Amino acid sequence: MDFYRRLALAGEAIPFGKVATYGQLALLCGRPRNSRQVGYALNRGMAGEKLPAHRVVNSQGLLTGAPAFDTPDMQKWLLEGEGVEVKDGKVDLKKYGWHNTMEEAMALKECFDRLGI
DNA sequence: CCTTTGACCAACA
DNA sequence: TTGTTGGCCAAAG
Repeated sequence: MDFYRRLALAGEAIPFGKVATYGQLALLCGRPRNSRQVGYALNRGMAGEKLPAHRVVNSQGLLTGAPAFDTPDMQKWLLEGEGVEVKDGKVDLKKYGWHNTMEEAMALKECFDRLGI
């Protein structure tokens, strides 16, 4: 099982205009307790270049990774550019949170199985 | 082998 | 509703 390879795939599945949480991604990768490693991976670009890191926030909707971008408000701009409103450095997860459907979860699992990871 | 360090999180006061 | 606390776990030193 390769956590980081899975993370790359799961991350690419985050829809435009939506955000996912670190814990949620860890869960999709089959490692519910590895939320910290998700942040770690994003910080080092270990999860592939295609992963939209700006769509990842913490469980309270806070843009905790913002300082790691080229400029501190880059993440905010990118999100607003997708129609996601950012208030006080936070997003409303009820509105913009990625509620992954069973189909999406299954598609991911299938993807993992197919790649043997 | 330790020990320290995080883009975390749920529970609790 | 905001702080704090203890738990988490892979990397790096």
